[in-house]
Amino acid sequence: MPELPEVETVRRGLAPVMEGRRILGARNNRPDLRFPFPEKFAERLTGTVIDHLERRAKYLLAHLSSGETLLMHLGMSGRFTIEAPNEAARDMAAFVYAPGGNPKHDHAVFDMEGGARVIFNDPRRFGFMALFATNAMADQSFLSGLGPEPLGNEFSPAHLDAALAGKKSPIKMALLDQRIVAGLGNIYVCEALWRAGISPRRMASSIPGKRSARLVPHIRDVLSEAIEAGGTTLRDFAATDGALGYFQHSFAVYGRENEICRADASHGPVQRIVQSGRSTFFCPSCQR
DNA sequence: CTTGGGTCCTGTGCGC
DNA sequence: TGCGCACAGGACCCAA
Repeated sequence: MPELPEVETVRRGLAPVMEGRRILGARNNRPDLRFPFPEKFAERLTGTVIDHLERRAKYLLAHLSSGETLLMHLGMSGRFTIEAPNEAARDMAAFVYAPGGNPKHDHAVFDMEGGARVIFNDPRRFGFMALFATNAMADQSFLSGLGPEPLGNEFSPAHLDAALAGKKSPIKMALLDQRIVAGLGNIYVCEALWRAGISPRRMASSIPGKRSARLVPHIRDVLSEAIEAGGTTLRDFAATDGALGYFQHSFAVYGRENEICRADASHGPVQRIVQSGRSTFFCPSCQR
């Protein structure tokens, strides 16, 4: 699920039941996800207060009163669900993703002060968690190499120009590189390139200048709109209580192979190609 | 140094 | 209905 807008949607959903609240109990139900769970996971989390729940790129960062920070990544299939014991907690949970994953993939559980139970479910186990001293956050390899937040001030055409200079890889791959800009994934790269009228195959070094001036605002827009829509939900179905994101209905190209271009029905259909083993969708007429 | 491919893992949907 | 294969929102690791 998770690119920046989905992770941000999850953060907003979790914040009301986690932020400012004590973790009354925590446990992991298996020793590892993509990486082993942190040593003494339960002991280090139980009893501490989540002072602040932050998002950086596709990471969630829970800053704890213990002086540690819990870093969480959803991988490809990770999701959080909230089990709420009462009406008030259910209301707070209204934003959260896709309840009802197979319980055998419930890998971590947090029982929160206030009564909510937060469950991390991840069938593919590409997700992971890490726990480290907050004041050593800058040393974390997960975070230290990340490029700027695409919705922050640091992400500008000038930044993109510098980051893409001399890059021989296709712009599609460069935008997926979290060191260049942090938070884009396969969907939003495809959508942003379509909006900007740039071919995903174009060499990254040909973007600086007018094209990056066009691309930057489109990246911001598509991400902002997706956050506004509650992110994208694919293949995940749940009670239609408004909890699921609906940005997928706004896709211009992603998953639309052979369908007509939304910009101009007279264009050839949307094409799917494979770049570095991943699907790219684009309109060859719009995108040059 | 950059770049591309393989890899981790389970689930789903499709064609036969 | 069953079976096998392709594919899935990420990103690390390593060879070239």
